[in-house]
Amino acid sequence: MTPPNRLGIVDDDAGMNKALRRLLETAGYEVRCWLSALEFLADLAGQPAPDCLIVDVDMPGMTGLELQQTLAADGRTIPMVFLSGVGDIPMTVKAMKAGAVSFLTKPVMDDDLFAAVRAALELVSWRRSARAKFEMLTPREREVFVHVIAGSLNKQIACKLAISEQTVKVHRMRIMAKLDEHSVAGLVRTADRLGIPPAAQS
Amino acid sequence: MTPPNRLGIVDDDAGMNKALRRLLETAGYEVRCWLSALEFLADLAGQPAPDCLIVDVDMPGMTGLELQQTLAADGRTIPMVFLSGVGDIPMTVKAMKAGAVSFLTKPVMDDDLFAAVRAALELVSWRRSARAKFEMLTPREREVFVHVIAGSLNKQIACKLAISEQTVKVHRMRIMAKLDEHSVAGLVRTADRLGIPPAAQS
DNA sequence: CGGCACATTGAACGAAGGTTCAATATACGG
DNA sequence: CCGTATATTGAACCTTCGTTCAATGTGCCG
Repeated sequence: MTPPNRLGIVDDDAGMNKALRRLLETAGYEVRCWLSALEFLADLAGQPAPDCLIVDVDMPGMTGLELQQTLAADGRTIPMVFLSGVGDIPMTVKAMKAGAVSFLTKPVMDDDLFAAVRAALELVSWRRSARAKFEMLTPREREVFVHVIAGSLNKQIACKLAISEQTVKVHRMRIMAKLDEHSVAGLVRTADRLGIPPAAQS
Repeated sequence: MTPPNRLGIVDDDAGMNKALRRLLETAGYEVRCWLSALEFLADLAGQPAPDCLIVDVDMPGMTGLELQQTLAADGRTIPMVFLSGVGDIPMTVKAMKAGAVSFLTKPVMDDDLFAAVRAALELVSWRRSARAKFEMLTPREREVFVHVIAGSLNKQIACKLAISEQTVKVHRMRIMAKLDEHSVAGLVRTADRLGIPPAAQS
């Protein structure tokens, strides 16, 4: 039922690449490798994205941090585990602040890597189910949704969307059903954890 | 109106301590120093806690990270900026995961420190006003509050607290008034950002 | 063209929430 | 002992929300 966990490795060192692949495949993960951030980005279109990325920070062309920023700018939210040969604390701080799952130093201890990957995939599995439910919403339902989690009354939402209050109620009912929630509180927390911003109050 | 921003410095190196104090006092902050984590903790009782801590990680007796964990265990949420002489990435990761504002390496660039302190105080000022409003709630109102942000119905809350539904409504009304909120969505976000956990559904 | 998903609305009812007025009770400090 | 803060409840009323039944309209796909 659950799709297999796809890991992506981005490292310009082919040897490290191969070693990591062997280690993780042995642990039962599906692994795909790239030798640079740009090659990874080129393969992103159309292909199923990995659930978790293991990225070397020091790479020619585009660094791991730049890749992280690029993905974030595109709204991609792939959990990332960074690997670094040289210890650079400012870089570590920057990566962690930007939401990295972990930041490990080479040589990597196997258990550290496994722990980081497990943490990343745990995050992914929660998000996947939440996101899947959210994807079931129709465009109009999503419009209503962002107003609901902003705390607006049905009347206000109806006014904002230029529809009747009754229609809002119908959408609202379907939203609750599709997301399998029973309270506004639940909706708000789900939205926040998915990074869905509430509608502006205006 | 706004109380002055009190900074705390914890560093076993008296010279570094003095240099930081001079730098930050010149910048207009109120600074207090300790030579060890234990001395800081001893002074915590009764005294007004600093708004932000600048802490050396490598100290005898109790390290900066241990201090962070101790404070967290006591429910203290003082934003912390770490300073480190030796670059230790695993330590950096641990500190950042535990909510550190930043992690700087010695010698510290003045601007980096100022930026970190500003970020910490910005966090504090938001939390201070939110916390101040929350402190206005009576014990009973807080009990109701955690159930409200859990998404419970008045009826369920009344049952859980063994009081009438009407009483819950009264508490709820006062909660909204004191916290200056108009929707459950607002309450949920405030509580989450203050780290106040919702009541168990059961 | 005939379904199908989506969006829309009205009517009507019951459930839940919000407000106000009034009253009782307890505990604590001056 | 008296005033204040806190907690509690009932009654009445209105608003908002949730749900159901019924109906209309649009756009797309086979």
